[in-house]
Formats: sequence, structure tokens, C-alpha cells
Amino acid sequence: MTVHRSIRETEKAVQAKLGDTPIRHAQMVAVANIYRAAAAVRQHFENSVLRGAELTWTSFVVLWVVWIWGEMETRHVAEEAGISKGTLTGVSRTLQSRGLLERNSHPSDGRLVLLRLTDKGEQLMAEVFPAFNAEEVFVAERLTDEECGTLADLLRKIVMQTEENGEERRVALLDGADPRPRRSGRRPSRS
Amino acid sequence: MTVHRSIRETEKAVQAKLGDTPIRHAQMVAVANIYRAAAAVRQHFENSVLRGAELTWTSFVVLWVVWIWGEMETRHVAEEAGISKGTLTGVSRTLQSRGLLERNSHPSDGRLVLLRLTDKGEQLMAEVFPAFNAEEVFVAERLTDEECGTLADLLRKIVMQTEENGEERRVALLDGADPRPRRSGRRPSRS
DNA sequence: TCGCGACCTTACGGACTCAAACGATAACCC
DNA sequence: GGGTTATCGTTTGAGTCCGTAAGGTCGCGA
Repeated sequence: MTVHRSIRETEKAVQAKLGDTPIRHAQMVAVANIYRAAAAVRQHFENSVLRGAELTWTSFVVLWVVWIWGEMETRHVAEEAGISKGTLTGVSRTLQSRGLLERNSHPSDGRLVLLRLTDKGEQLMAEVFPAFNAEEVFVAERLTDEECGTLADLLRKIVMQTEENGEERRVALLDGADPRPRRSGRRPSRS
Repeated sequence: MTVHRSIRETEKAVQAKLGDTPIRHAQMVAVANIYRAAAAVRQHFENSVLRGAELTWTSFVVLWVVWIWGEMETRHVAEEAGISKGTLTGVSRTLQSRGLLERNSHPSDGRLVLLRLTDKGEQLMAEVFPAFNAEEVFVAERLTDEECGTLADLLRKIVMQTEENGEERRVALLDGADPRPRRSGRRPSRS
């Protein structure tokens, strides 16, 4: 866990590599750091609070969403948690088997499934969340409350941008060409 | 890809859930947004530039690191790329099989392995990186250059904090107790 | 020269991940 | 009503990633 190459060093190396090609450095550094920070933070949480509760990051997020918002339809949970519907099916089933989550069908619309915490799940979150927040405070220790607010604002702008314009952008980039299929995933059935 | 519940709404729900328990909201929101932004950005890149080049995010990062820094020992590459050495073994082998990366043993220390881009790899990066940077500019479109700098600074503080104090913190949290084993991982063979 | 420690690799085991395909159900339109 | 279309959640398939455990190789100090 030593410290990486310094930013300035990296900048210089990039500059040397791409002397002529015009590169927007500010954006490059920002994006690189978003990912690095996310990985570092996630790692820290999984290896501290979450490990003790036998939760992964994803399963915690799912529990958290349902905890905060109460009984919810699965598609909304998936969206809030930032995972696909398919992934949620697996995660929620695991949580259900551990007695933390309930899955009930919607009373009037038979297609929907509702998720809700059990008492045990409720209890676990009441216990884990304060510890989780304590780690949030720890990782942000070098930032003031105000800086945290600024950080959140800036990040939110990026999220909004990709969510509101990303799809359109991707289509535009393809420029008519058919998109390469994903390497993984179920193959389309020919018929 | 609609927009999530508003921050203010979430805040209110959290408040209702934890009226008495003291929670630091600023840090909570900041951390939550780091992860959301990272996921959104990664998704966008994988579905735009990287898909066309048949690269995953991770494999791109590995190539990028080696591209910028030149021939490098694997452990350093893993650290810079933010992945485990085991994962790097797999990723680099894949890249090698595609003729983008070379793996040579260290001339004086036989334990080490050095990674270097092949000409084909150089060529690919020279082509992909500008496109990648264009997407970085796209996702950061709602931020000024200065704001990008601020964002990078704030994130860097978080990375530094977790990297420099994270390990210590995790040990302190355990307070002598033996850490829970991970649920996954290879089982010890009895013999 | 013996053994420790650092290093890369292989092999699992488990959990996630997405996208496409699928089956059930609901909503709409004649 | 009856058929078509849209919307759910779930299943399936292929793949990624991690961390642990072993094993092999080597460097270096005692």
C-alpha cells in the first residue's frame, strides 16, 4: 500500500508520450481519480465494516436502499443501487436466504415483486450503518464538511451528464455502425 | 436511465430513519456520489470507446499504465492499476495472447517479470487514448477546467487518507479480534 | 550451505456483472 | 372477447474480479 507515482510525474510522462496530440489534462486527471478513489473506498469498506457483517459492497447497498425507502419494487431498487435487474435477483435471493430481506408479490400487479427488510435485516442495518458512516467520516477525514459538499456537487454533475446524455453520445459515436457485441453475455439466438 | 431520487428526498428519508443517531451527512453524500460516478463513468467508457477496441476497463488501465511508464515490473503495474497481482496475471496473459503486450523476465532478478507494449500495443494506444480522452471531456462537460482540478484534488485527499491510514484503521477497528475470513477464496487442503 | 523471505503463477471458490432470452401478467385495441 | 404489445422479474450464458492457498524460483544473509 505505498503511494503511487505522483500526479506531476504522471503528467510529465503523459506529456512526453503525447507531445503533439492535444489532450485535456484536467479532465483526464479528474476521471482517473474518480475511479481510483472509488476503488480505494470500496476496498476499505469491504475490509472493515462490511466484512464483519458478512456483507459485500453490493449487498450492503441493496439493503441500504430498501432500508431507507421501505418496501420497494425490485426495478426501483436495482436502479437506485446502480445494478441490473438480473444482478439484483441473485443478490436479493442471497439476502433472503440469510433472513435479511423479504420478497413479496405485489397485491394488484402480479408482475411486480416487492422487497422489504425483515426485522433481522432492520436490526442489522441499525447496527451496521452507524459503523459504516464512521468509516465514511474516516475516509473523508482530510476534507471539511464544506469540501465534502463541493465534492458531492461536482460528482453529481458528472453523473447527470453521463446519465442524461450518455446514451445519445454513444449512438452518435457509432455513427450508424452496428455496435460491437459485448464479449460476455448470452448470445442472441438465431431464429 | 432516468434520474434517481433527489438528494434532498434521500436526506429526509435518512433523517427519518435515524432521527436520534448522529450521522455525518456531508461525508455520506460525498462517498455515495464517488461510487455512483465511478460506476457511471466506467459504464460509459466500456460501452463507447473500449467496446470498439475489445478492451475492458481493467485491461485498458493496464495497457495505459505500461504505455505511460514504459517497461515495468508486474507488481508495480498491479499497484498502479489498482488490481491484485493475481488478476494482473490473467489480464496480462490475455493481452499478450492478443499481441498487445510482452512479458519478459528480468535480466538480473529471475523472479521478476517485466511488461512492455508491443508495437501493435503502442499503435492501439496511440489510437484509443485520444478517443478515450474525448470521452473524459464528455463526461466532465458540465465542469470547468478549474472545477476538474478541484475535483481531482479533493479525491486525491481521500485516496491518500485511505492508503496511508487505512490499514492501521482496520487493525484498530478489529481491536485484537481476528479478522473474519472472506467467504470466498481457495479452501485450505487438509493433509 | 541452509533457510527465510520476496516474488510470480496456478488453481480454486465465491460473488458479481451484464445482456439476451424467456415466461408470466397487464394493458391496449379492435 | 380475443389478439397483440409492453412491462415485469427471472433464468441463462459468458465473463470479470478478488483473495486465499499452494508451488516454484530466486536473492541474500547467517
